[in-house]
Amino acid sequence: MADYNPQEIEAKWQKRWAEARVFETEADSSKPKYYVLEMLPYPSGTMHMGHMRNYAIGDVVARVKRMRGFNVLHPMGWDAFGLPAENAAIKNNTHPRVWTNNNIAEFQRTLRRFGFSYDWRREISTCEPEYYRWNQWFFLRMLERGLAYRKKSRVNWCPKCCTVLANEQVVNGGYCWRHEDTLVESRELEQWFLKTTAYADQLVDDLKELEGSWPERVITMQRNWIGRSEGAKLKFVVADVKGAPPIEIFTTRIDTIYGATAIILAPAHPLVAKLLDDSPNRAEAESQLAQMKQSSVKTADLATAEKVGFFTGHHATNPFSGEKIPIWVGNFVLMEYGTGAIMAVPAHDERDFEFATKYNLPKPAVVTSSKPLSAETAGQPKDFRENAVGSEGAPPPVSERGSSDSRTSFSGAVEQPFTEYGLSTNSGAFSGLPSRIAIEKMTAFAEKKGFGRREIVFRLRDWGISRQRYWGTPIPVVYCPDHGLQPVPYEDLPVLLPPNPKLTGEGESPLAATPEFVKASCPKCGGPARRETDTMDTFVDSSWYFYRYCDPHNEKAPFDSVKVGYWFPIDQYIGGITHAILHLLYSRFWCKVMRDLGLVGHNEPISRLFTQGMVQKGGVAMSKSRGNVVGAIDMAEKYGADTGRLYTLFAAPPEKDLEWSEESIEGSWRFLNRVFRLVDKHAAAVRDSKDWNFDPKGMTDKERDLIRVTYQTMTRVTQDFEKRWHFNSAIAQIMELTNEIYLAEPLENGVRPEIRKEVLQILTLLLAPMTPHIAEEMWEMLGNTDGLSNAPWPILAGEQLELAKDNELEIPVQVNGRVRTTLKVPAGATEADVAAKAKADAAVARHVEGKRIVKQIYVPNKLLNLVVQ
RNA sequence: GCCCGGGUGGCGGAAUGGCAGACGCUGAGGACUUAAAAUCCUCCGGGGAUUUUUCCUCAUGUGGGUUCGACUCCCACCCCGGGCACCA
Repeated sequence: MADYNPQEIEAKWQKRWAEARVFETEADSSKPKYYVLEMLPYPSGTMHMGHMRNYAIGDVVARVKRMRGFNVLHPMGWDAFGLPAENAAIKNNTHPRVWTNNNIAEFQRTLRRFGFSYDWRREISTCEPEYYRWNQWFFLRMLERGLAYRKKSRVNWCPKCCTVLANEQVVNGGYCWRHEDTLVESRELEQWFLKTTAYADQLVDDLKELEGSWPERVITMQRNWIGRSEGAKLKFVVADVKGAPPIEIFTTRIDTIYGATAIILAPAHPLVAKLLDDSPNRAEAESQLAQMKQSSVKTADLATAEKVGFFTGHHATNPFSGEKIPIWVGNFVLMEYGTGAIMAVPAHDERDFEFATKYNLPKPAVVTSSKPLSAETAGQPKDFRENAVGSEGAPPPVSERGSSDSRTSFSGAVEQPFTEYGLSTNSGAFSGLPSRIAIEKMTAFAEKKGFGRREIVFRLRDWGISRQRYWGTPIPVVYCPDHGLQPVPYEDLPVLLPPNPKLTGEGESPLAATPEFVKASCPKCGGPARRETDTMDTFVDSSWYFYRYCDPHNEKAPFDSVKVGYWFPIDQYIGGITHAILHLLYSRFWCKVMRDLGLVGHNEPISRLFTQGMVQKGGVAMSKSRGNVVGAIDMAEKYGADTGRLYTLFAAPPEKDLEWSEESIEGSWRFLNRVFRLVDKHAAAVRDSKDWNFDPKGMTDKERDLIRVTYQTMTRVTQDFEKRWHFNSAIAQIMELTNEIYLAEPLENGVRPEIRKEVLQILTLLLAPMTPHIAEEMWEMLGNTDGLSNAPWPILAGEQLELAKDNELEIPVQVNGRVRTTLKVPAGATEADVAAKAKADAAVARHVEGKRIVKQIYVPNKLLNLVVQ
């Protein structure tokens, strides 16, 4: 009799796995491949159970697939560049590399302690020159293709990070993603960008390939983020300023143009200054503008902020109606989106409505609901067509608005903006057309007349990758006084980080303050040149790391395309919802760039994505800053890795948040002890037994019952693993099987050793993906000498299929949908058999008595329902 | 405001049209023990009737609907969580 000793067992098997190299893998075209990956961790301090859950889920998948005969790639590495390392280094007066490597060592020790089945030979660390040189290599390739460029622009600056942030890193309407209490400032800086917008269309369109295998909300979030909107750009001529260029506006609702009562410019619009030069109330307007520009820095409550604006004193001409409408400046118009100018249609846009109400602009209605006979439209004629003209029609006359148009109920003002599609009205020759058709015809008209064109506008902007910090990939370019910007030649890569930077966390970038780094020579003339001192956003590192796993030690290229061709795309990616936009969008972009460089042959890098829930304690996510973490190593020391793994899988389905409970984990610990005792008790008797031959002859009832429940459990557990990822209910089934075996004790009475062996082996195999150490140990105790990790997953075949079937069924009998009794009937009983037996049953008879059976519903082997009146 | 999730015992959760509450935690009782721990067994949604057995009834956020039958499908609403939010 041995006690379950997880510390001993777990160390023993981890050593054996490493010695036998069971998780090391190579491309092998004779086997189906399976690439399962958990998102690469940022190694920060100690690992807690929130991290652990992610890896536990991935490891179950990897182990199940391995047992099912797949060639499994399951690697791990480190997202090792980043600000926390630099900040910690400043604080402790050490080097970021020291802090980072200590953390990596700690994380690695923890992951090894949990026995995850990684191929550790493939481990990568993004802060190593062997890795980041390929960031630089990709950058140069993008530079050649015009996908990397430099421009001066307004950027998001986090005063705490002392660096710029990408748009994606600005959260909660204007705060830093790393410092949620810090407002992001707006600064004008010269920055490096990657042209994500060049792939905007593909990034939206290819989301279709992911439908059904990525979580719907991730797809929606990406689609919203890219924000493609189809509309038209139109030119409005400034009527009363000589030499002023026309104002270009973007609209998705060209059909509402007859209702435009103002042009509104963004405060930062280049034309504003010119218009004000010539403005009667120039001084006042300029002070308002200054105020507006200042307050627009605070983007925090932008959506709720009041709309303010002022009249420039000038007018523009509506190209459709010929009407002169005032040009305003408004704080709610964004320079970054569209053209930085809009036409305001108060009757059909909520924002314009609000603005017009405040400043008393007219709100003529030009679209009416097409829904028949609503209260508003009841009085309207049904056929608007008589007023409509084809696209060949002449430019429409200026519409006569107001009470003169007795054919509609609109009298020039609306109570509420009507923003839906409907029928055009008061729109000259386009009146009466459904909105969709009006949009088409009016766009065509504008194109024909040359004052507008069809246009697609994206919310997505280019990815700003410049960071003014040390601990990242240097951008490989130099600036020569004579030859300007020069890429570092490929053969000179990597551009190494200087080993001993001065890190202060203040002022300019640390690299700029390191003269030996800045000093360079021009690749063209050899003369003195200045090296670029920005480093890359760390999301560059994580955009392609999963390719490097396929070929981690390649010194000639980021990877061998043949190897990537074998492993890609990733079959299953697992990580938190927090990366729904940033990491996953950049990765998709990177993949498309690599495809166009001829490096990979697929459109999308990740076939299936799973976003697991968080581990919480006290109702909030575990995090160091909240101080509510349960350390993974502590867990392993107290209960062992298997108990920790089992509990995180059992306590909640993987997609849901999990509330950590110290009490509940005891249950998982008890269960493993219970299973271990069972195997231990029978090991001696079973170890040398021959395998069972599945011969049903001569089986005792006890044997049959035990085998039946075992096989049924096996089938259900397999389904939970493969089809539904319901690990919690898989574990529940295994617990139930264990309980059944206990109730059949003592097994020595009436259960032959070979049948006991069959039952206990299946129990062990079912547990193996989740609690691999104890399973290996029990597998060995049961007399197996080959390891469990590549043992075939148990599947019912031949005689076993018969043995799994119930020979007696319990059929609930309902009367009018309420269960009145359950009947035991032999398997294969017909409807007539069941009905006859039911009607003879006293409990049923009580409810049927005196009534007429009007209907009888029988679901074979499931249920009988008698409908009575 | 818009778009996703979700709402089931004291708790985590199970059941995706067919016996609601599997499995686990907590709690109660029993067995073993000198005793304790560990272990093993039994019970554990509410109300009522009957009294060691069993039966009835209510109950899956609320109100309707579809169906022989609804936690599950449809409609409306309430609450909780998350995402997006002047994107023209």
